[in-house]
Amino acid sequence: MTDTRPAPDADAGQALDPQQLGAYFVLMEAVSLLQHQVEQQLRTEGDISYVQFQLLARLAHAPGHLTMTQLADGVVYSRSGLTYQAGLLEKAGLITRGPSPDDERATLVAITGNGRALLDSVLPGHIQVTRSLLFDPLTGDDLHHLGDIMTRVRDHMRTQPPRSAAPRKRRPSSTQA
Amino acid sequence: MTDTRPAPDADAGQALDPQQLGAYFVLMEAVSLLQHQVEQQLRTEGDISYVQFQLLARLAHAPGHLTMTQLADGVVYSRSGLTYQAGLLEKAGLITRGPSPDDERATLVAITGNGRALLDSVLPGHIQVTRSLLFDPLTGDDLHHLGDIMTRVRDHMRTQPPRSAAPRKRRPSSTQA
DNA sequence: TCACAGTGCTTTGAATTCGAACATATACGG
DNA sequence: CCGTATATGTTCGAATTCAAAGCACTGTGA
Repeated sequence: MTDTRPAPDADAGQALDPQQLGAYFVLMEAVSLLQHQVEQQLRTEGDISYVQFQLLARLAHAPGHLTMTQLADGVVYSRSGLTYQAGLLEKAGLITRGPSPDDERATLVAITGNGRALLDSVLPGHIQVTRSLLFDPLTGDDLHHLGDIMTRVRDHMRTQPPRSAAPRKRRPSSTQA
Repeated sequence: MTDTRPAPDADAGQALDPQQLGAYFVLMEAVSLLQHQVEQQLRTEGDISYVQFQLLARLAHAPGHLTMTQLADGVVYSRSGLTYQAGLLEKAGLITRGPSPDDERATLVAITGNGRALLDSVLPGHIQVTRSLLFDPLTGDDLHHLGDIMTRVRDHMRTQPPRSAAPRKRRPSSTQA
């Protein structure tokens, strides 16, 4: 990688290079296409949405229980939307919700055995779809670079804005961890 | 609590590398974050949604008129959803809809002067947001690679079945119910 | 202890989205 | 020229999403 990083900016605030705009638009378009296809597969094979899949996956990889806010934040989701989805998942027996022993207002969420089973049942198909659509036309080098790039972008954005509970406080400082 | 793990081996040995899964997840997460922020800016400065911005941008760059299907397909959108949005945009005086001289069932869409004006008014802010969130942490090399990678992915997916009019022609006969 | 601000989650209401069904228009085969 | 199948766009109903308002709990200072 030649360090072509331009000094901050020549003219911050004005037109972008065609290269920049093109990269941005094609990024959004490709992800949109991919997400639609993935949603199809998940709905067909497991009767769940992509959001529900993300929630289950996150819970499956979590050490123990998670609070609603932690879960919403991890999935890039509004808290009210999460309440709705958690209601559906609980009714379907895929997760459990219960009070926290430490904090009476918090709700702790965990995945159930059925939830894990469903996740395991859709995962192979999910992997197959992403493989054939995303990984197929890419080399290992591409993938490494893609992961590296998007990780930097993600980390950069995570430092900037508040997420799920936006206009409630000026700065979410130490949100604990 | 109790681990009722149903043997993780499941059926197949086509698990993805952690690198692949990581690249995939971080890609979706970063784009999701970016889209949320972009939507905020567009709503604040121009009172339009990201979808509406995409529609206007596409129409602005189109040579002449576009049909509804062409527009929906370009933006990765369902046709019924496009009908709804086109109604809003037309009512706001940002686009026009009219019949096609060649094909009586087609509807031709074009952007108006007001539409172009609105687009021009939100574009600087839009560019500024994407610059500060997406381009800032990337080098020119990164950007080139990103555009190249996503273009290949997009083209690969575009060769597969289309989006907006999926299950409409495929089974040529019998049981339609 | 009480008042008050801050945090966690849910409820509510409006907007948006999609798929299926519908109404027309076009293309094709007999 | 009919009859069937295909293409375009819209309407309809259901599901999902978000922001704002509301309720419940926590922690701090007086």
